[in-house]
Order: sequence, then C-alpha cells, then structure tokens
Amino acid sequence: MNVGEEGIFHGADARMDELKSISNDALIDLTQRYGQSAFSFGAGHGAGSAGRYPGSVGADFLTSQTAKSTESGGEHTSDEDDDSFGPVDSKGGPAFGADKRTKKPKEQRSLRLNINARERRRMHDLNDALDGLRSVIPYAHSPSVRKLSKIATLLLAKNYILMQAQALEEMRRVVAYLNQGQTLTSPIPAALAPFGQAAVYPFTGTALATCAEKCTTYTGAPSSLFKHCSDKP
DNA sequence: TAGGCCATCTGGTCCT
DNA sequence: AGGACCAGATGGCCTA
Repeated sequence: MNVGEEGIFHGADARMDELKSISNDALIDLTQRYGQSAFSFGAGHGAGSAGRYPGSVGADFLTSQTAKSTESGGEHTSDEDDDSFGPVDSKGGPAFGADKRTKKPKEQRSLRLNINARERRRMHDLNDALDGLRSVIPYAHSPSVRKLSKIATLLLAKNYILMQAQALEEMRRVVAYLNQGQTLTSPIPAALAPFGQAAVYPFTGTALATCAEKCTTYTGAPSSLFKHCSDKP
C-alpha cells in the first residue's frame, strides 16, 4: 500500500491542529480525552494501550537485540524479510535503488541491522523516559483511562511545571506577608528559596509578579490554569 | 471507515 | 569511523 504524501501531510496537519488546540486550551482538551480527574493525583499508572509492546515477537527477531528491545512488537520488521527492503523514498521509489538492492553486500546488510537495533533501543529509552514522566505528572492513572499520548505528556508536563512555579511563588508571597512584622526589609528569607529562584521561577519580578503578568506570560497555557485569577491583564 | 497514535526502518547530519 | 540524533516514510492497531 502506498499511502503517499497526502496521507503523511494529513497526519502532520492533524498533529499541528492538536498542538494548536492544546496550547490554547490544553487542560480542557486533555481532561476531556483522558478523564475528568486529569489534575488529581492518582495512585499508580500505566493505563496503557496494551497494544504496544505486547511481548509477542518473532522468535528469530534480531538475536543481537537486548532483552528490553525484544519487548517491542514484531511489527513489519523488514529486517526479517529480505524481499522488502525498507520504505520508499519521498519520490515514491525504493529507498535503495534496485541495483543497490540486489548488489548489497552481506556486510552492509548486517551493518544496517545493527543500526536499526541501536535506533530501536534509542526509541525504547525515549519511551521509557516518557513513561517516567507520565508517572509523575498528575492525570487520571487508571486502567479505564487511555495512556497519555507523547505530545500530551510533554504539554501536560510543561503546564504542570508552570503551575508548580506559580504555586511556589504564591507560597513565597504568603510567607513574606506573614513575616512582614519581623523582616520588613528582606522580601524573602534565603531559606525559603532553596531551589535557585532565578532558575526555577520564570518571572523577572520574582516574588512580586502579578497574576496579570503570569497570565500574559503563559499565553500558551490553558485558561483553566488561571481560573482563580482576578487580576486580568 | 477515517483519523489518531505508534513502532520501525531508513538515510542524512553532526559529534566524538 | 562509528555512534547519536533527527526527520521522513510506511503500515498496523485502535477508536469514534
């Protein structure tokens, strides 16, 4: 089957649409797709579309593979069938010209298999890292809820970080307010800023940033993050 | 059935 | 030279 460029561009467009919609209203969107408790801490994770990494793999699948790699599904690994060698190129022809394909030395072929295996491993590591990220960001971790997509994971993590920064800043303001009577001249005691404020907190005004400033800064953040904000820009 | 998401293969580029 | 990283292409699975 030759999907062709139209299919590819269509997929890319769809993803860009998702990106745009998420950047404008991420929480609402994600909440709808992944459960109403998207921002409640749940116990455990790995809802997972069990479809991926099914654990059933061709017995002869790249014996040089690591154990982790063998978790991957044995999907159309052209490593296994020598008749089809890789996808077509952007012009519709084979990625390897017909003559290259027939004359391909065995050595070159094994080199290719090694490269493929490395790339697979790399992608598995990347997915492991994403799983780790999913496990620490708050969304509905339950078997009945679909696992966050990669893009949703990244966007939700970003929003979560921004939200935490905001919460930290507000806490600092409260502490500063409570301490006003004792230390009028020092806005924030050093002990209350143990994480390197400049690095963590994105506002130049540090503890004095207004809700308006934050709402302006987080133009890509979902509006629901700032429901409390009565200080509209 | 179309669209979303994903794993995999592949060639190109950059870095060590 | 070899490995890491990246993006394009392809096809499978799942869901609305």
